[in-house]
Amino acid sequence: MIQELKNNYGHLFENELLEEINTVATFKEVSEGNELIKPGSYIKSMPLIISGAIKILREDQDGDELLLYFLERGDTCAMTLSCCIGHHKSEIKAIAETDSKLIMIPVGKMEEWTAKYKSWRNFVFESYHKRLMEAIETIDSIAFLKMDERLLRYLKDKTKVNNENVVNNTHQEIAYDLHTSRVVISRLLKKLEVEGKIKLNRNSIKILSL
Amino acid sequence: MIQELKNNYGHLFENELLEEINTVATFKEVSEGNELIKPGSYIKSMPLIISGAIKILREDQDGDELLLYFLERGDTCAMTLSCCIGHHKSEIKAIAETDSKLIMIPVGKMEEWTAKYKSWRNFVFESYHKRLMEAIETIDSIAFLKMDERLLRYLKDKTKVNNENVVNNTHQEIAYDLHTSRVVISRLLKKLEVEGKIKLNRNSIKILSL
DNA sequence: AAGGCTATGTAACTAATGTTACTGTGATCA
DNA sequence: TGATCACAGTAACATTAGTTACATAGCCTT
Repeated sequence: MIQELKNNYGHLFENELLEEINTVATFKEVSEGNELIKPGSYIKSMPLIISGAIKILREDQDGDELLLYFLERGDTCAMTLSCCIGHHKSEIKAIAETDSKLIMIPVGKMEEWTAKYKSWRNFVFESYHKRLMEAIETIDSIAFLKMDERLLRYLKDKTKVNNENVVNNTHQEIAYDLHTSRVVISRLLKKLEVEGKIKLNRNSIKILSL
Repeated sequence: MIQELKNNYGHLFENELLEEINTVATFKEVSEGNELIKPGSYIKSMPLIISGAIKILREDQDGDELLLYFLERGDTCAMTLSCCIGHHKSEIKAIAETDSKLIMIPVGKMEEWTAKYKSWRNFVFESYHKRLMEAIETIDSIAFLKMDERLLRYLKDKTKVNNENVVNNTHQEIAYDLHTSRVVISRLLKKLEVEGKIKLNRNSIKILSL
């Protein structure tokens, strides 16, 4: 594990901290579609993402969903951070977007490291900053954009996160992420196809130019 | 200033830290409507709110606005925190909602205190958590609620923040905060009046029951 | 190859929100 | 006191998004 750690977090953390992480953390692999965090659950360890991508969703009381953002290599989950520290329940849902490798750090160590390592503090603060900014970008996109623009942005994010120019999702799945209906998504995707920006297939969307 | 500090933050910080704050911080009073933070500006000090309320807005490139949340007594601005620490530009706009009293802490001290005082670390983390949750509540309300429900929630927030059951705003001002048009707000407010929940007057709205 | 299942396409309609344009009304001030 | 101005009321219409309903197409299983 230490090698994975050094490759992905070596530029952030000093050796001493890397060693400590190596001692107490556990390695975890998850497959696409696995639910990592349920809303309302308590969280006992914090993930550092080594590879893959994690989708973070908000769910309302009716079970309606909305995609908040993706976590990628080098990221951690700010919600988990604050849940751990403040002993709050999780307010979000996390699902593996692709097969992913994670390093899980037990809650107890975090407080200790925050006092001890400047690099850890910076990492934690930077993570919070990034998540807050992502949340605000999500707000921007819901508040200021129309559904067709949101869909475009969604497709762009997907290709970036999955690192390929094909989005392997059904229209229904996209509709859940954007909190709208399947018919609306089909309609808008068809429009994008007519404009020559994408090519529609069953269960997948090929991105031509966005 | 030390007395104000003790009254409002005494339960959070140990005496030594309160003394330090007292030494380096400056006291600031702002009047309703004052702009505290412009989007795109750099920030050199962090506010602790003693009294009053600060309105935090997001602005898009066209100058369209959206209310994110209010800061009140005991709060600090998480955006400012992360701007200070990460030396990012401000991504938000802050306006005094009411006449307010603030204690301004120079950026330099924050990093130092984070290493030195557990209570300060907890305060900073808790602030981040609260802001992230507020951002997510804003997302909930834009994504899952219709305009009439958002308006109701807005009126409730206003009465809470201003601590009175009259909202002293024009329909246009409310429309800006919710990022919609004046006509839409007038329409919905009229509906609420017909339902007996509010009483409309020029420049003010009396809340009867929400 | 037939049947069944899931995904997609599309029309027709409803609902919500946004826009334009005009009217009325209360406050202020020369 | 009457001219002006900002605010609010409202009708009529446009646009966007959500809903219902049904047709068709691709894929898998037997």
